[in-house]
Amino acid sequence: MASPDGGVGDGGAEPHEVMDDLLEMREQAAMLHSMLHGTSPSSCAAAASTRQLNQLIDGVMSRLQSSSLSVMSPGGGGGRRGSGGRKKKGAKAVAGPHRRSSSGRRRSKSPFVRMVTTKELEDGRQWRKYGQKHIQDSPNNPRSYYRCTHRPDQGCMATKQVQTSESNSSEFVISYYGEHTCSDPSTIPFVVEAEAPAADYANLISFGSSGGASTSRVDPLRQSRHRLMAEAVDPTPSCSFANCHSPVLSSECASEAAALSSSLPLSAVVGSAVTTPSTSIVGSAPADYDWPSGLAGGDMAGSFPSSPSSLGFMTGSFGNLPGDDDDMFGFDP
DNA sequence: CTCATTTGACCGTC
DNA sequence: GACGGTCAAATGAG
Repeated sequence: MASPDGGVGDGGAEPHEVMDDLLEMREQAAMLHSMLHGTSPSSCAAAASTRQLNQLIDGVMSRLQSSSLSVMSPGGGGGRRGSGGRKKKGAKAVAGPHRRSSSGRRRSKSPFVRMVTTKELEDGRQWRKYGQKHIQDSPNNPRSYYRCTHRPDQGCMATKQVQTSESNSSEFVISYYGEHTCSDPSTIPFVVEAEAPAADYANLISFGSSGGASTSRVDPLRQSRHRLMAEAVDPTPSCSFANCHSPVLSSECASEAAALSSSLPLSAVVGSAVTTPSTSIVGSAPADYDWPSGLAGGDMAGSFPSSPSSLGFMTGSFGNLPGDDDDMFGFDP
């Protein structure tokens, strides 16, 4: 009754698998701790160490994500529907006006991620509605089906189901399935517009949060170009702690990294690095993961980015960004 | 004209 | 057979 679709498919992991993950995470956290405290702050910039830090953080994050989500998932404790293997049934191949090839359809293979109750339909992502159904459980509240807008072009398989809350008709119960693999321009880091003095902000990257309606939006083309820039700047970061590149901040690197490791999720930690106007890089986790109140399954659910790439970590410098022109890579149509 | 939404049918799973 | 998720033609909005 409470959860629409009590967990689809492979949403839950075996308890011992989760335990293994947690144990491994603990080991990695211990390694992180020893690395951070066993090295002098000035050695933070050592590439080898930072690479290892990166790998450790990635590992911890991915495990945290998979483990916690599988625990959180309503089906995690042992989903009923679709828990077993998929039955193969002969295609019907019924003649009719909308007959389709029998090869195609599969049911919601994306694992259940989370369910939220919110009054805002806007969650910072772009969705396309592809269906609506009246559901047996709540005939008065049809369920709407959305998929990521970037499914055709980027193959993002994230979907969500929206249903009006039975208890409160002004609220929506939104179930998310699958992780976003797309680079949604509305949720990726974008470069601060150059309306500020170029000398001060030319190298400043802000991991902007779309956050919903309150945020002023850049036009899609511009966002897209910014995304391309962001990806081009550092497709494979060699150092997660962006300010390690700043000599001014190098002494703070260890403490900040310690804060980072002790306060996962990562949101807002790196954002405190704005202390140098010339080369610092500032960021925070994408705001679409800062879920509104009413988050089902506890507070932790909304804190984890969908993928390491969406953490908002950036490093490096733009160097000589050409002032008020953001076409540093020449993406002009 | 293009693109997003609506809506009925199809199809997989129980 | 019921149910629910997805497809795709039809429709509407910009």
